[in-house]
Amino acid sequence: MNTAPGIIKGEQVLMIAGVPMAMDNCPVRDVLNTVSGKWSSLLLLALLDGPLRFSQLRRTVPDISQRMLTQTLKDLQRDGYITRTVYPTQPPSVEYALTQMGHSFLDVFQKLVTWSVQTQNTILAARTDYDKAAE
Amino acid sequence: MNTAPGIIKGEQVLMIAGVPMAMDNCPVRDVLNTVSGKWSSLLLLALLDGPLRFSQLRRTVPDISQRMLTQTLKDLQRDGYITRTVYPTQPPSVEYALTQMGHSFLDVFQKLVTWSVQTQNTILAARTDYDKAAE
DNA sequence: CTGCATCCCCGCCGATACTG
DNA sequence: CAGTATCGGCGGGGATGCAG
Repeated sequence: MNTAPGIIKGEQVLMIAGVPMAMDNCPVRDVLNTVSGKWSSLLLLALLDGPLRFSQLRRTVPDISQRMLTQTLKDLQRDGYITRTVYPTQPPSVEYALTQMGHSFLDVFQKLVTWSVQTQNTILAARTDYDKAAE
Repeated sequence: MNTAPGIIKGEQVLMIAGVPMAMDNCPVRDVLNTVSGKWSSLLLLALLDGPLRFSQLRRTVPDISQRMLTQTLKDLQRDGYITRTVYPTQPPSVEYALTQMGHSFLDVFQKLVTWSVQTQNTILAARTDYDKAAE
């Protein structure tokens, strides 16, 4: 029985507000884990206008380190957000591109971006209010 | 000039695909920082059906520790997602509730939840494919 | 050009004990 | 009931150097 609104306990799954939220097998946690990293969303947005090569991505996101660029791209590829194509040139060139899934993710993600931009001032105000109230 | 699609460099702001993405003053990074924590989204969803008290939240999200419940609620309050109301009963009771901003966030967030649920199988398949290809 | 390997720091988070 | 304080592990991410 429910001791609080929206919860189902005593089963394998933890549901909150109709959403599966158990630590394992929680779709949105899975997405957030890979996408909320420091660089993931930037790289996906950078690919919105078309495929880019490794060095082009480096220039597009200037502050990323080589290490994190490699690793983040690998994570995004592993989960199906992007593809990785090697061209056997000399020296080799590697092209990264959004998959259809990557595009559909950005459709949703950009709604969050828009909300964030519109709400930024509200958040900043709340934050300074809170800090001021705490002296 | 743009050395790659969607970037504007040499200014104070880094824009990618029309979105401000500098490390400082990036709205969506700000939102992701507070919301992508292990417990934030669960607590916000738990409050969707109405205000809850501290102990009720604890029961709704069984695995959360006292420490993280306190801290996460504080972070969410600081940024304006929720309110905290103390009732001078004996012993004291404290009620947490979504703000209007919290509700509007959940409207957007639930789109991401829906996408995640619909895409879960695609992601899992991509992941096993990738791991299998890597032997 | 496109990576991989190593070292290291720091912040998130869990466990536990204590307070008004 | 609703917190606070302290300790410690673990993992994300930066810096640097090496390799195909």
